[in-house]
Amino acid sequence: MPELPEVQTVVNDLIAGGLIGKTICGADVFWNKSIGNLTSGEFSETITGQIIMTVRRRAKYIIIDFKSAVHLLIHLRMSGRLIIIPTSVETNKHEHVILHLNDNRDLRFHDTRKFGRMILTDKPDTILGNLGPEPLSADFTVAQFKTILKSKHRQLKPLLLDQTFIAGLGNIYVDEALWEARLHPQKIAATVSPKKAADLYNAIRYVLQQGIDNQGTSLGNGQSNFTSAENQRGNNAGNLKIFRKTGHLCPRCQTKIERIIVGQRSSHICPKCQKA
DNA sequence: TTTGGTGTTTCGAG
DNA sequence: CCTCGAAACACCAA
Repeated sequence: MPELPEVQTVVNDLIAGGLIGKTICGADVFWNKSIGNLTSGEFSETITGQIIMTVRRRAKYIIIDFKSAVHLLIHLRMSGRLIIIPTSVETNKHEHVILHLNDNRDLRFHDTRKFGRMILTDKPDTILGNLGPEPLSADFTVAQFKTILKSKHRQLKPLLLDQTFIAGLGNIYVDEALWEARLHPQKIAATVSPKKAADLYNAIRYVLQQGIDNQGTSLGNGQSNFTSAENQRGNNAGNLKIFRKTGHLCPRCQTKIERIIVGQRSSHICPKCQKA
């Protein structure tokens, strides 16, 4: 669920919530798989006493850098949430890891589907090193995008979802970007013209930035729905043109939107704007 | 009540 | 190198 804009929103909230400079004064682990290969004892022992220096995002990872050589990498996967909340508030059954801060508040990892991970490591590059470029960074250029696109004989949809090709995109923003650029999800990357490659580059940056500007996309009301660290829903759902709009009319040409499966993922297209 | 689908990633087989 | 299917897990809508 959380893609680049949602993860960035969480990071922004954590910083606004005053996490920088706080000390972790204890940890409780209620679901061991949430912390990777460490035991709860190792995790608690290592993280207790750590002072938070920076909070940042890389791809869909939230990274908490401590003043020591230790880093906490957090991946929310499908349903993870991070919330800052007073320690006095009763815990919820979906809160699998709780970090106690030195101001009577907790940073709690809430994850209904338990796919998310908090990885404590002094070698973050073993996880972050294989990720593709950040689509919104200044050094990710349209020329670079054209070059890497040309080298891939893969369908656009699974390629754009591949975090080693480009970082941060998920099902929602890929569908939106492909619609913006009028490209079919099954088109082979290497066959995209330079002009259309530039359109796709601009579309990716546009939909992601719009998502960030609106604090992310929240759909529906379920347990897995996105909420920020301030427990707020995102405001970007109203900007979606195609995602989960099956049967609605394309805002550009009024053709009925269709849902197809590409690379085992549901994809939403306008059959007129996005020719195979 | 049961089934199928869900916004992510990783793994192994072919 | 690429593609596919399955698995990790809980919930929700039909």
